[in-house]
Amino acid sequence: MDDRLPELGDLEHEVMQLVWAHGPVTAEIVRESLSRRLKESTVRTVLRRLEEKGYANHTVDGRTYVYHAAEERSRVAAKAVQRIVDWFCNGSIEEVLVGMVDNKMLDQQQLRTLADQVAKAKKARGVKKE
Amino acid sequence: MDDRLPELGDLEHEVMQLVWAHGPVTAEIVRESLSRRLKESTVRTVLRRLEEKGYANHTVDGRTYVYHAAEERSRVAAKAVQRIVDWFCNGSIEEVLVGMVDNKMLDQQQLRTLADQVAKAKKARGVKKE
DNA sequence: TTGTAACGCTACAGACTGTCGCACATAGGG
DNA sequence: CCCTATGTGCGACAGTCTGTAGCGTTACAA
Repeated sequence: MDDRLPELGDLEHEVMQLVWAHGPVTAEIVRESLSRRLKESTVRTVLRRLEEKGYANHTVDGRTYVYHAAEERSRVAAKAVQRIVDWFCNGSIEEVLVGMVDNKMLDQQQLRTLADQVAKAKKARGVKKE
Repeated sequence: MDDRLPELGDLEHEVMQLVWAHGPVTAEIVRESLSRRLKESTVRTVLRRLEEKGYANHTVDGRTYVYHAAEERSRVAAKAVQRIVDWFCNGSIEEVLVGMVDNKMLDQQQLRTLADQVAKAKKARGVKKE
């Protein structure tokens, strides 16, 4: 549940972004969508490593592998943030957020709006989700 | 101002935690405070790399180097979070925070309390800081 | 001047990442 | 039933980062 996802390299990250944005993909689709021109085997290696690292799964369609994101992007991001928090601030999310406000990455209004938004979303999806 | 601090390895991180918690330190102090028993040269190498990476500075006292944190811990944490945000969510902090709420790392009340707290702190230190 | 305590420099092995070449399997066409 | 094309995994190799340390250098004290 709280498995530590290993970090991603630049290319790995780029590929995951594709998977998240585009939905289930094949090695060929990834290859075509990437900025750089890479060999098929390169793409496949990355996809395989992504799966080993727990970021993706694959299903088989005929003889083609279709890769799916194993976890939602926001969930992965949240875990990454959690790691930062644990690492730097003994788990105090507040300290980090205060730091973000100090750094003007986030202002109080944003925070408040966010809180409302979250509360609303929670109520909307309600108990069904949990 | 928004320089990208390179990532830290485990030992490097441990040393930085020490610097942040303990205040200015010498290689010897770090060595004594660490869990593992390392050679002086190892500690010095780490300290030097920390400085190269922009996490620390040093001043000279007699012939001894005294290392200081170059940036506050919360600031570094905030930058790290910012990086995560940029990487995963196109800069949408909201998306990440919502993810954290979904993951129960943070609840609405915490968010709201935080917003108040931040507003108060801001007012307290007021315009003086900025 | 010689020993001691700091320091930086260089090195080296192990892990991780980007990038492939290649051998293997299998679905269809002849 | 065999051959080719396509899709797959595996192994490899170089470059980089990190932990760990040996060694040569320099400055101050006796």
